[in-house]
Amino acid sequence: MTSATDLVRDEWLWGWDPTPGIVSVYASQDGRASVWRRLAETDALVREEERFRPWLLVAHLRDLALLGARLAPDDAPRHRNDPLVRHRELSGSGALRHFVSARDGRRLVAALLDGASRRLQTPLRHLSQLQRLEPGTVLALPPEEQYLVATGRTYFQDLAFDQVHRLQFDLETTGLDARRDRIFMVSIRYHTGETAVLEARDDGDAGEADLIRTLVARVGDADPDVIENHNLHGFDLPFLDRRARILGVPISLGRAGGPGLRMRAARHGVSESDRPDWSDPGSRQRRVRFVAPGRELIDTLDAVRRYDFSTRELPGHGLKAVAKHLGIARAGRVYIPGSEIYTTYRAEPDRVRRYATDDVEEVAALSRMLGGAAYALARMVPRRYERLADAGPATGVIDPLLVRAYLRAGAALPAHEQGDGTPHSGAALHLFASGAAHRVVKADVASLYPSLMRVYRIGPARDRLGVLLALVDRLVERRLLAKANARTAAPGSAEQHTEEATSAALKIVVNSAYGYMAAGGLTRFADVHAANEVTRRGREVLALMCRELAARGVTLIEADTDGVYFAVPENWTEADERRVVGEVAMLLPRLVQLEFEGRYAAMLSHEPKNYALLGYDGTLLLRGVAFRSSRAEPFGEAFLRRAIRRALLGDTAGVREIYLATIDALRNRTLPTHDVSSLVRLTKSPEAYQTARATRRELPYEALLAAGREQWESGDRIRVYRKRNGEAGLVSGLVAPGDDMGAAADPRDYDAEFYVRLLRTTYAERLARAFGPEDFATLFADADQYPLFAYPLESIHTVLAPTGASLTNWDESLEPAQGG
DNA sequence: TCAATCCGGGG
DNA sequence: GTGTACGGATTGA
Repeated sequence: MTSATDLVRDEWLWGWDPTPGIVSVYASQDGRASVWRRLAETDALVREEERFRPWLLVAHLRDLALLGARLAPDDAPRHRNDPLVRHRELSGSGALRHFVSARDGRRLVAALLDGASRRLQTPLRHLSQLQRLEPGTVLALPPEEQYLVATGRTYFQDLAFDQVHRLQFDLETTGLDARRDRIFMVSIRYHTGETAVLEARDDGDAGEADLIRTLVARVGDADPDVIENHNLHGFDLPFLDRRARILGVPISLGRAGGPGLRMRAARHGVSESDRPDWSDPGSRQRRVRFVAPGRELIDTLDAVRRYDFSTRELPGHGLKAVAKHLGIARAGRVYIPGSEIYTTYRAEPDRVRRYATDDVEEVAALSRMLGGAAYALARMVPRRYERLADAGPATGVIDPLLVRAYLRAGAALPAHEQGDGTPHSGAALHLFASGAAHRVVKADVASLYPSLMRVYRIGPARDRLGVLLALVDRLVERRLLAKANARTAAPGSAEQHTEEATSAALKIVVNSAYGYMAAGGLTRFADVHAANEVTRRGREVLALMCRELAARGVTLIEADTDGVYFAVPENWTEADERRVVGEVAMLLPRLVQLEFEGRYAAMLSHEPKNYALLGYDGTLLLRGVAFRSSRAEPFGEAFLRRAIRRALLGDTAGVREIYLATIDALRNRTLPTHDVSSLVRLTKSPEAYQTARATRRELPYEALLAAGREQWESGDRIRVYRKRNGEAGLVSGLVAPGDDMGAAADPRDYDAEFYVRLLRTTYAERLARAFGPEDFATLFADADQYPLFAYPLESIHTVLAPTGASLTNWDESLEPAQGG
């Protein structure tokens, strides 16, 4: 049965106006809003011009009192002369308790600033000045958000992701510097799936200007709802804007507003142009993103970051790497290193045309796969779709939901408040044992913090309507529904993508509810006490899990926040492992679900958050800074992987064999130079290094100079090594990222003894915890220093040593809860 | 060696 | 008018 309370809570999550198909909103302070809707049945686009009453929340009315009779209560009888400003007092104790509105928001703000200027006896021309002088006394949203909050509308209702018209375009340029380099090609992909390649007819101003004009015309003709690209806001739009300004080409990518690209302040934006900000001289460069009224500008890089935030599986965030990883790269996809694109174009234009087309097609596929998260959020949150695409979950998603809910309830909102100085306490991290463990199990609690908030009803003290907890409850339920829907939807269908994306988006929001409370004075309802109560309960639960697992005969290894690694006795089966996890799960509070996350043949526990896991299928997983570094010499990394595997398999003789073989390979120079080299990124230009060289010499640059290479760019990556004579060596010149050159002319003149020492001191050292000190010394003794009295290697076994961390000296205790 | 700081991406 | 990541690599003391 659906109660009235349930309906209210649904409004908190979804808004209350069912208007379908909104694909873009553009509003201005004068109270006019343009709403573009895509009709699902006919695919037609309609534009509706609306009027709304711009509004503000203020802490007091004294600055508006000067208006006299032109300030009137909302419920005052209407006369022919509408008062300039209407006001309504909101209920409750929040500081922002006066809702004020006017036909024209500019006059509302002007009246407020006029009053404040007189009261403070200082001229104020902008709301931000008042907000700086008196923080927390005014809440002013961008016009579109005022409109969406007031109407209860949201984007994309009853419209599937694939019904939105999306266009992708990608610039190919002669370089990365828009002051100097040019656009020579643009690839476009239309909503229909058709693609086009536009090219400059010559390499002068006229050709480039024409190319820009053609791009703008094509966008206007196709009239998409959404424009997409990878790093659109970080590269393509700023580059396009700059080139158009330099060439004097007026451009507009929107459906409304005048010529030129508009900007908005944005944290993840690019620094505004290099000219000084004359409107506010003392300020540092603000960061901006471009806006095209009537269209949503979506950067797939944002979607990738959001996705990787929860999965943490992407090798990088570049388009090519992500497309490959997600399996959407075309077979035979053309790859050209960025710095070679223009030169390749001069020699093989067709290859670059194909490359640019591959780019837009990958962006379209990527957006379809990952873009649904922001799309799903836009159906709930009263903000523009493009704002939700790059919004942080706390202030970007949760806060607007809270603001809308409070206003809907007619309740006053609290202002941001600094904490009372109570420090924030974090999660528990314990290393119980280090060394080599066998039969290892990982158990963890899914979404621990939101679950604790729900179980113990921990919400911000100032959230007297209980909106945050209600939202978390609703979002968790909605997420479970989305997951179920995704399972039953046709594989690959738009519905499945959308449901999966919804689930992913909701997970992010749910998990950030805790972060919202813990965010100091940065969020409106921040509550460090509530946040600390969540982490305290979390530490309790972790302690309980550890104690109860240990009581069932396992050996604890490491516990971190919401999960624990432990080893089980030799005779246990997987069923036994699952049984103890299940038993302990029953002891935890309702909604706190302990899950069997994985099982491993063995684990090398090195330091907290630094370990190696050997799967039953033979895969070796290395975690933590001690085990992975991009600068690590390939021979050392290879040694480490092989030696850890042998050690975890109990093959001690094999460990020594690998060690000795590696030393031999170094001394006999059977290892290519590449394997002893280190990959470094250059940060100094040739000029900068020449000036710094007098005071301090650096190996990478010396390697370049010694190799006769005088030209390089900051950001280039090279492989360097140490030569026999102590000089710096360079491996096969400049290396593009992710690209290891083959062994062309390999002199193999590296300092073998230096690398033998490195093997012992930095690489073998990572295995020290797995053996007793004497055994370790024996195992990694040099061949000629091998002790005569040495015992057989077969008698050396790996060890797992307790670190001394124990459950009894934990300051928290929790009795097992009843039921599960 | 450790702790602040920067970076991620685009041609 | 923004938005509080995070883990690795680099830089500075």
